[in-house]
Amino acid sequence: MARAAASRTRTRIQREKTELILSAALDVFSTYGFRGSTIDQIARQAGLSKPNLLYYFDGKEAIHARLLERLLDTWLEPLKQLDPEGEPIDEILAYVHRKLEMARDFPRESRLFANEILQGAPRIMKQIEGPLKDLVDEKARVIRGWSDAGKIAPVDPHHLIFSIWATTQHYADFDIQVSVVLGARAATRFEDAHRHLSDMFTKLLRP
Amino acid sequence: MARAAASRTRTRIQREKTELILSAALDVFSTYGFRGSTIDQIARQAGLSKPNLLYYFDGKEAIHARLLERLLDTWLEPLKQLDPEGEPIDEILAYVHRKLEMARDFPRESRLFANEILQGAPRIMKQIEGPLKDLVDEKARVIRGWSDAGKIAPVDPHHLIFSIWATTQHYADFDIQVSVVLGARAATRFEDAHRHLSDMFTKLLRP
Amino acid sequence: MARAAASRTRTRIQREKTELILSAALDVFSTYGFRGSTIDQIARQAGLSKPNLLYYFDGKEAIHARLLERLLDTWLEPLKQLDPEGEPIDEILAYVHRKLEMARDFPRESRLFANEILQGAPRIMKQIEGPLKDLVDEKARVIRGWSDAGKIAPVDPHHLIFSIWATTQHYADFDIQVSVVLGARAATRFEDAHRHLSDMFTKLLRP
Amino acid sequence: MARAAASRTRTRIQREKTELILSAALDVFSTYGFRGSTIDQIARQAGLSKPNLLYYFDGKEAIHARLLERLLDTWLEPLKQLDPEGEPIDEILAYVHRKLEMARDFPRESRLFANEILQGAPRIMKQIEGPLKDLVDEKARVIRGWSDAGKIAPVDPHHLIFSIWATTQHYADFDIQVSVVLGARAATRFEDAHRHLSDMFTKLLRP
DNA sequence: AATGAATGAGTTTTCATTCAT
DNA sequence: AATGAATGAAAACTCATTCAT
Repeated sequence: MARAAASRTRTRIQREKTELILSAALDVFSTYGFRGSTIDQIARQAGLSKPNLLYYFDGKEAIHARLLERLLDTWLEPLKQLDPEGEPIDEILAYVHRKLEMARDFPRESRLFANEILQGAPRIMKQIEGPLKDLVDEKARVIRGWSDAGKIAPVDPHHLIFSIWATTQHYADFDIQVSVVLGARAATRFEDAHRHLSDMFTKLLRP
Repeated sequence: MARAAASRTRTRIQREKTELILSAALDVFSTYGFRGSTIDQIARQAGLSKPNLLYYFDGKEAIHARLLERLLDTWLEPLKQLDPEGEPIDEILAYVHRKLEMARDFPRESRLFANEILQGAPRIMKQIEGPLKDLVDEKARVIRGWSDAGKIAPVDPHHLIFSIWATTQHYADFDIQVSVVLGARAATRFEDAHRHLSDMFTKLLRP
Repeated sequence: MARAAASRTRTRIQREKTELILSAALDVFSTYGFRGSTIDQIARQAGLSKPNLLYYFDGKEAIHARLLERLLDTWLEPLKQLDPEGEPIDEILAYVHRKLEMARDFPRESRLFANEILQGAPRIMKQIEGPLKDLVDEKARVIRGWSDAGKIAPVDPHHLIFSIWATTQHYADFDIQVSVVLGARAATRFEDAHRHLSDMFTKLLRP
Repeated sequence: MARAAASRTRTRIQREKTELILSAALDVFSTYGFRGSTIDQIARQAGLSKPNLLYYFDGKEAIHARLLERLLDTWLEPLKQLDPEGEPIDEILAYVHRKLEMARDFPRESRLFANEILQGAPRIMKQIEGPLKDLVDEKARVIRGWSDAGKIAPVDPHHLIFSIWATTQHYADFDIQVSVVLGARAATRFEDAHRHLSDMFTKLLRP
């Protein structure tokens, strides 16, 4: 099964079409979930015929797998940047800021991830147990260090991280509800959210 | 086609079967989403034949609709209880507590709701725009009142509510991820979460 | 996946439809081979809709597997009847006779088997290595015993069996060619074949 | 569309590629049958791209047709050599020998032919009805002549020929079964078969 | 000559729903 | 009420063939 996508040398067209498909697939999967999405939808969204799409990918699973694979790097990047040598509260607030920016700029990725976790992470469990847990544990130790040193208030590092994830991702994952509830004020929701979350995590962490 | 569900008089058996089906459907829909679930799965889970199940409900959509319909009441109940006459910080912490209990005791309902919102709320939009928004706006005014009166620190009431929703529901919706990340500590996750969230919202709101 | 075919209690309709499908499948598979046959063809031949056919069987593979499973018993029966206590030459000639009758009465089964073996026996190898080989070895020992005792002429028992298989099955598997070549004489081909083969194996075995 | 195959002048490269493709196609068709084989398989086996393969042949049917066309000459050659002027029993035994050598040296061709006949000879019927039948009838008359002249025992010439075909081709067409059944003795199967068949046809024909 | 890209027509299978009893 | 049987519509995927270069 030598698919174009698997060959060593990639032509310009292959790279472009691959990206086109992945973007269309991200649209569709993030909205309807894996089983709720059809190859037809993705092909239509990408402006390709179904067989042509399958010329570039081995199947629905393969497209989804590729998206998740790419996702995790992007997803963990903001936490990776948390600098153990930096000023603790600034570092954590900056992390909140980066996560909120991701919710604003990459809502499809956020929803793709949320969909996968909601359904029990059938296709991403290994990465949760491996890279994700490892990174969280590492950064939790950094936060605990700060806390033990009295640089921030005592806090459970893991639950702090969950709160940051939850509050920021909420603006992507539950966007439709947020928009409806905020009504007219929805236009400024990210600035308002940023102010609110900065306030909340500052007060939580101030020693 | 006189469906049992539509007839005025319901026998005990009818009520029991209806509940059985709804519980089975909740299991399945909350795990796989609407389109990812099949009537076969639900029937098997309920221990009924497919045609028998469809004797009680008009179809897949109808079962899902009924679940969502019921859900909203349960879902809004904790917020409804927020008492304008109560002690502000206590009231809000008690609300956080109730929401966290719901995440612990009704995770399927939480995931059903999350699934629906994630997919753009196609089947629940009206209730979001109506009852839910109305209730939130009402309680936001209460909170603003407290804030204006100096009883709690200045805070954006809507974003406060979003934060409460996000942080508490996270323990139901992202349970699989929380469990993996916490590893051995997962057994006490709700107590730890409660302590953490109480601390966080207390500090946020203390005038 | 509780298929009707798998349930304990079989209704009359289930038994009838199952047989109907297997007969249609035998027609089609024996003519076009496994990969050359389509479920559409089988369904049409059986006078059923495709989904209805799949209500009784789990898929194309399952139908084919069931046919092969049944086939082997029928297939080995004539050899099983070879009686070690009988009169040697009579026994072998009677075996030739039974095999030739099978070629005449069950040509579809013969062709199904031939198709499978021709393609390397991918779905029946285990039965070849097990029951078939065991039976052949057992009967080969019987024939060798006769030969050693001088009751029949010296002969390689395995190759004798191959010759019997080949010459008799030929009238089923290569029927189209036999018919064309014999032209007008084709009507009596089984009687003629019987006379010819009886003569041949008698002369071969007479001590 | 001037296909290379159609042009008058063939370069060395063209001839080589054509042979390469036909050999690959023989591998694949003889194993999986016509409908069970794909152009992809053939192209991969030949180490060519699919469109390149189709540059040399007009399509799947065309490749198969060419193989069958060539096959018949090879196939009938051993019988053609049966010399009416030769010593009858020697001639027939030599024919058996040539057929058995073909089964040993050209098993793919044998299986390609068997596949085609099994499926009702849809693509080779004309050659069966024409050249093949003609040759068989001609040689049958020769054999009948020998028989009438008392040079060999009375025998039905057509059924004799079928027996020779069946027993020799069996070692190619049912090779997988023969190998399994013979087990350790499989190494010498062609010598053993030759001894057995020589014995059998000698005894049959000796006046 | 050769190949990357593209596609229409299948082919297997699934699924919500309906029918008949 | 309940179920075995049936089906049309769709979904995933395959494949021979063609297009463009």
